Amino acid sequence: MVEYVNSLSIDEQKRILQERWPELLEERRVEVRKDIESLPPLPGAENLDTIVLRFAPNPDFALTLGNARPAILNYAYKLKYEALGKRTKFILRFEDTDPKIKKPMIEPFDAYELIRLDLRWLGIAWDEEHIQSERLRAGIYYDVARTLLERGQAYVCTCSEEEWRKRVREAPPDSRKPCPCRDRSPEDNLELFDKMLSGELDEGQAVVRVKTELSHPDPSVIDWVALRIVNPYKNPHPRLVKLYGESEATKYWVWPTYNFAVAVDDYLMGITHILRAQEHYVNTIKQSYIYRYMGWRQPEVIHFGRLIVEGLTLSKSKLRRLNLRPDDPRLPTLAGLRERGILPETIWEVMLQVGTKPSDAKLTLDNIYSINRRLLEPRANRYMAVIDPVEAVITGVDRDSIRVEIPYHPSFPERGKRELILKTHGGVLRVFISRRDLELLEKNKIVRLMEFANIEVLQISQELVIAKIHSYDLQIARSLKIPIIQWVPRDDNVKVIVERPDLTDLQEEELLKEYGLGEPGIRETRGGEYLQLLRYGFVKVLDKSNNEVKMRYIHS
RNA sequence: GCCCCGGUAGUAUAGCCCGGCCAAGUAUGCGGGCCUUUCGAGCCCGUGACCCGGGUUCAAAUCCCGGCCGGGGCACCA
Repeated sequence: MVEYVNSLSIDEQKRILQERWPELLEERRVEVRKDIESLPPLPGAENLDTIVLRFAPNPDFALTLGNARPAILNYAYKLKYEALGKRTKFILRFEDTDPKIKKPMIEPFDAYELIRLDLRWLGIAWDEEHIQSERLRAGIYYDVARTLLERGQAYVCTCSEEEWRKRVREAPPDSRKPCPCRDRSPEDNLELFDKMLSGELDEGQAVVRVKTELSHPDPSVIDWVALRIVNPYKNPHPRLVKLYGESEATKYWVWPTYNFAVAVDDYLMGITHILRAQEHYVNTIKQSYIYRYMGWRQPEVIHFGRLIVEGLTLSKSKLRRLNLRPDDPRLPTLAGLRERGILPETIWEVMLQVGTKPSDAKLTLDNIYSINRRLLEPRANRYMAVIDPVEAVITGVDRDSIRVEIPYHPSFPERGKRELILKTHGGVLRVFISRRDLELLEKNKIVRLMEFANIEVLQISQELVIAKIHSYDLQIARSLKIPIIQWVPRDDNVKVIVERPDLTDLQEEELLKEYGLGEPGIRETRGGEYLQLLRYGFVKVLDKSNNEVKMRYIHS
């Protein structure tokens, strides 16, 4: 039965579940839907008939847990307004306009593809996809830049970075001297811009600046840079090289900065609402100049706080520097969490719970695990395994062969049972128990071997336990209030290796592993299946070979 | 240093814009009970918060001022 269910795709499983036990799925969906419904309304949404939202990652690495916040929140609002009968659109836009510092990642992993995968895993479906490096080729940013230059709202600045810093950034507000380039005529500016485009000017020799108030209190806002030169021979754009070859990639010398590209694209794509982290606050101010000059209507922007998970680094650049696979189970990337056994629904629940508050949200891994545990528990069948096995010899068994039936999950009797055949030799049965239960045996003297019998401990050492059958009835165990422990037959078991990735210590070269033995039923499990190893924790099955099953520990 | 933004129980949030229905809701955690062949889940009961000070007002979590604390930004990165 389990094998049959597992042989089906997730969608098929869902469909069957839907037909036969709709309440199981319904419950979850209703819960998420309720969370989405209770999201506070977006400002001005009631006056619009179409709500357009976007998620705009830089494809320099796989998505982290931190990126899931804007991705899910923006998408959740799409779903919210869709449910309210509005027309909606959700756009995925790759912001890859920096071939130099935050270079897009194509090798050894294609971050564009990684991100699409992460989003699909989260159940996010986008209506449109755009890539800024492609839009650059289409001349979109250059056109807007020319318009601003023509109107005198932007200018080509040929000052060096140091010059600019001294003149404007470090000067007290009242003695700021505008740079002489500011007064250049539109004709001269356009001519210089063409020189930038053609490669006649090199990196650092010219930038396009947007005119702002010189008195703005934040010096970074003043005449901020909209486009700059990146020498394509020194810093070719990896995506353009891969797709169109060197000769095409080297044509593009001028790249828009984030703020310019975002303002242009948000307008052209008709974005109505932007939910993003508060680190973008100043960017919103910078971008507002473009909207004003171009006479565009500005989208509503909501800034939310940062997501902090105690003990984890969510910074993409830091994670990238570790040189691990993006889906390394120790990484707080979505891919890593997926490998670890964190469910996408868990991520959703966390993000909806955290919401759009402007202050930081500090979570602990335990917070996340408790949600995941709740969602995983009904899906994970239960098996017995003993870590660090110790042999127990049980005497006084009055039968030659014993059949024990164990349900896959007590809450779901329809999943059936598996059986364990125990052979005895002259009234003696040999099993393995977990080393960490020795203490328990010492304290209690009588314990119950789960689903089997109550035993009385006669002798106990680090290597061997000798016990005799006390009784079989569960009711007796109850009335004696003795502990119930898991066990594995000595003559029929499977080797179990459990990887325990530590998310908080990435320095460690080797993954921590635990070794043990599992009941024979574990052989039937499939790679990717979630199990609950009784009194141990939830694990994900990785792969099986011979009589060995590799697993990854998820949480208790 | 300068410029923003915030501060509701252990944690995460609702309420704040538009003051009264808030002796503050929800989730999780914690304590207890029921149920249950692990743990959990479920059900029931309990626990626990408006950063501080002043002001406005008949009335303040909500508006105003000051302080304290926390976060973010200050790139030819995104």
